[in-house]
Amino acid sequence: MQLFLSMKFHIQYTDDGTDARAGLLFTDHGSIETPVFMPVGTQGAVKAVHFRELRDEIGAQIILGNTYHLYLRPGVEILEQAGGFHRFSGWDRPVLTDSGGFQVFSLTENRKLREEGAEFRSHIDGSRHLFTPENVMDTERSIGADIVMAFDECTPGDADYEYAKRSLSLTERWLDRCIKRFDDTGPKYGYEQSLFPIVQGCIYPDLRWRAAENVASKSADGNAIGGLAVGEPVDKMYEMIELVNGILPVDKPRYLMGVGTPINILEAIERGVDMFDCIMPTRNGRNGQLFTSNGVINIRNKKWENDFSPIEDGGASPLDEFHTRAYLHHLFTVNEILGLQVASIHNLAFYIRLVDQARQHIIDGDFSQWKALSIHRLKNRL
RNA sequence: GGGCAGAUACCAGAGUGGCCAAAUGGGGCUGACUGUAACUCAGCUGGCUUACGCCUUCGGUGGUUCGAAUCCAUCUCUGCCCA
Repeated sequence: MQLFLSMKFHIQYTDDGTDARAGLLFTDHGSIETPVFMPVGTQGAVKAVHFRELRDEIGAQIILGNTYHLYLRPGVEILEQAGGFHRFSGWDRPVLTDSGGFQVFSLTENRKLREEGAEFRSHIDGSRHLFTPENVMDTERSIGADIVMAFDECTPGDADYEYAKRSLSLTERWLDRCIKRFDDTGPKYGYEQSLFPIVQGCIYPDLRWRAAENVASKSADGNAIGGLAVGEPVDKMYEMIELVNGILPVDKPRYLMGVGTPINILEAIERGVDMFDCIMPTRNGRNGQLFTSNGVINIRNKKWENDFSPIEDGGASPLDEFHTRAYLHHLFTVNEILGLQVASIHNLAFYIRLVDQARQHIIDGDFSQWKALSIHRLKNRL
């Protein structure tokens, strides 16, 4: 079973000493420079950040949506009436939808897995819903993302071998059903969509190997690595990325799902990953953690109350110079919504610039040196 | 001047003889957060660097009792009501 090709990916530069590369990914909603960080907009919104800021100030090239959440609300019917997610939301750049595979993992108390699919109890009203590879593909067609993810089981990082093996087999059977349904249907809104399969296999090399081989055989427009940063040791994660990327096609974009910390991302870029998403910049931002090139800041800490320096000197966001740390500390102390906005914008801008800098240094040919220096700084706690 | 109610940790507020260093909120301090059920969650919040240990606390003072935040006396202060 193979996918019909639609999306193009050009590798522009490769790093000499490492597997890092800079590329260009083309979609009908515009091209994407890789490596790329994709802000997460689970329910059709990147929490606390307006699309205008996201596009014009932060420079996001593509955002995520989530099939499970959008299926529950607003629901497929509304999305179709609107003419798809882009029109519904007003976000006119590329979109990627996660399939709900992560919810199979995170809503573990509210779901039952079986061959046919995953039965969920809605976290909103407790109602029962069955997600199958087929209906998830249909829903992703209705949402209309440029890139849609296969429906998988995101295996927990501490799963034992037998569980991981069974889980992987299920994901593989589901993948074939996803591909069939995706190929049997077409886009609903006149632009192309690409389906990315996902490599699972937990931290077991032979399973990851097998999974990567299987995924590679599908000749998809791009391939994803899932089931990492879900409780396994970080060294295992890097090991798995290396192993899997050694098998996935070189000339297709590689997407490491849900990762991660700034350091995780640099390590993964070095190992040949092109695409990232993570809720960290937004969620941690809302919880008062700021990422800066010189380490993390907990802006709620008392020590910032009279620090009138900018949020980050030469920071990625225009807000960094506009507001002081003391002011942002104050906003968090008095629980003003603006604090969540400023922190989220700062963190997203930081992430996106970090990945963009990585791209630039790959192009300039000094990625490794820059990476080593950056990681050294990122480890600080301010 | 008289009557009634009250005074508990940073604030509010439980507790009315031992299980009380004292519930619960709030506030404060610190930490966590990785394909978002998250403006959430966890710990600490009298002192002794740690403690199932010791010390000092429940307006002040003095009593009763083996034992008092809790009972008695008295003083101070606060609120409400009557003159």
